[in-house]
Amino acid sequence: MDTTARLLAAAERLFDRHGYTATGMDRLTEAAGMSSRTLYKHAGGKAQLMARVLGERDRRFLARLEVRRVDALFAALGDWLRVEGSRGCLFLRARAETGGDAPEIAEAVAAHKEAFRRRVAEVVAADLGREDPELAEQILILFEGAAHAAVYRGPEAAEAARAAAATLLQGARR
Amino acid sequence: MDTTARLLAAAERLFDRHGYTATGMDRLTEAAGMSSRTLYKHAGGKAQLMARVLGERDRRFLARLEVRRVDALFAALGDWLRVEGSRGCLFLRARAETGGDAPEIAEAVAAHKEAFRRRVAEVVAADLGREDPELAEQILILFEGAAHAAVYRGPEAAEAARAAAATLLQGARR
DNA sequence: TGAAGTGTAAAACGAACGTTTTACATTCGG
DNA sequence: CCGAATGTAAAACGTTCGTTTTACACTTCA
Repeated sequence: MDTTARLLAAAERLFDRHGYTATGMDRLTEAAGMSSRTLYKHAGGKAQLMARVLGERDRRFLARLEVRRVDALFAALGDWLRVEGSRGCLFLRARAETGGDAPEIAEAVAAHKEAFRRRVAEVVAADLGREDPELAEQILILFEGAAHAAVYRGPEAAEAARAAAATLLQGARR
Repeated sequence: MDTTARLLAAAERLFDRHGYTATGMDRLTEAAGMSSRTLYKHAGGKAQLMARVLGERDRRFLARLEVRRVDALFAALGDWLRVEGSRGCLFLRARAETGGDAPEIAEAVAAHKEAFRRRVAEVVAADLGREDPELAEQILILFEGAAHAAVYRGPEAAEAARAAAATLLQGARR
């Protein structure tokens, strides 16, 4: 595992579990097992590091959503929640913690959410056999809701959302 | 407007707009127009202050959800989002930022989410004419999803969720 | 009249913040 | 074999953190 990968993995873990602002650079260097000099050479700074973490997470998350059915979308969410834990969307949290300052973070969040929206619309279109922007928006809301309700209702929220999505899809089918 | 109300209003505004950790006590004293001595006498400390902010917000938010129909639930959410802005649920954000430390905050969040869940279940039961825990869970997820999707999709997310909820309710009705 | 209560302004506490720097190893291709 | 490149360890930069303290002014009411 090379330096950059070690750094990004440690940073994602700490930012996700303890928050962006609350995580100091010294904890980061310790967790990543490197000096602060190396860290700054690789990452540039704290906000840039967070932006790269979000970029990696975007790749990893969207890779799981390469499916053809709405059902599979929520199955993938359930898997993710069970593997990664439920602390709410890291992108929205990063945006909220930095309040719109830190442009690199705001951009990473916007890019991810747009890619996510597009993916959901694609899956809905594939499953339904035609485009349906209204339904896609509803499915997106169910997905986002399950991800956040899971924080206090557990990962089973993904299954409840899957059932709701099936009902909506059924209603749209004729 | 007395000292405590001024303090709580300023604290809610700053915590919501810039985050809990990123908001320093000096900004708080300045925004509330009081000395730090007075602030600490009234609030006890930063975490206690956040807990009291959340308590007030819980009251204010749930008061808006005193309705009899699921439709009205999402109308109320739309109003809230348009008035207060969309930065994601302050309770979940506070929980995530403190990562489970700060017991007073964790308790305030848990209490709010349980009260919220109960309220949704009540409204669903009143609208449907009978209890339906599965449907209530789906409506809760739609609500939570609209609140968070609104951050990047705008307050219209509440209307999309309302339409989805109507479909689910219709499906449960016979 | 005087003590208690409530407020302000400002300095100070040690600790932690993000970042840079200094000084010194180690690897490795030309 | 020499000079980049890449790493470490550790101190230091000035700033800000949450909190406490000191010293003083004003009201309220027994």
